[in-house]
Amino acid sequence: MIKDLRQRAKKILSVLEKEYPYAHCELDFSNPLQLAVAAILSAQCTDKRVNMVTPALFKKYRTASDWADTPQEVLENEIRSTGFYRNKARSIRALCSELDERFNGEVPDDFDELVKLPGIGRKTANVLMVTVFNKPGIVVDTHVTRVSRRLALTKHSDPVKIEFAIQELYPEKKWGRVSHVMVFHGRYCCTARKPECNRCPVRRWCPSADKF
DNA sequence: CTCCCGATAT
DNA sequence: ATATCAGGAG
Repeated sequence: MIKDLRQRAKKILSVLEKEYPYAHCELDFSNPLQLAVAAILSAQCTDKRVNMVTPALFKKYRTASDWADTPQEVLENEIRSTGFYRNKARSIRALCSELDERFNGEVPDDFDELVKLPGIGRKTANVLMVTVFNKPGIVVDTHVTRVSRRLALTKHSDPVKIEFAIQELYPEKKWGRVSHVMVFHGRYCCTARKPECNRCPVRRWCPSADKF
């Protein structure tokens, strides 16, 4: 049973890696702090929208204290179009304030430290681990949740349980690639509303194919 | 569990 | 009109 699932998971990954060899984080950034901010802004918002607002932000705010010292209302107005702008502005300022106090303005490269920081949960921490620190992590966002459930790689709906379930299916070295290709597949083929099962490269292993 | 929230696709 | 978008905090 479990072995069967692992075999299927392995096939699926192999095909998705060939389908999306260029899969990567689509948030624009040039250092860990910028990615941390972009990832906070990306909650319930498309990367495309985040990438529209970050260039002006990254030009204005260079260091953690630059963010921490800006008035709440100013930052709110600058990020308004990404939604949840009050919470996001609060999170960014609280995060940068703490980075400044405890980490010399740097983003720590340790998962357990990251998730303790304000505004950073498991998803954002894993994005940072995988994308800028080159360390293992399974990023479970809305896409990975949907894709892994449709492919029956897990039957859980709790993102934390999904994260652990996928960790069990693949070797640690693959986790980063798994995260990126699953996000790409969810974004460009296995979409929420109208999944394109007719051109899906892994439909052969998908119990949900054409059931929409 | 609820709340936060604007932009876009359907 | 409604669902959805690289979630996190209380």
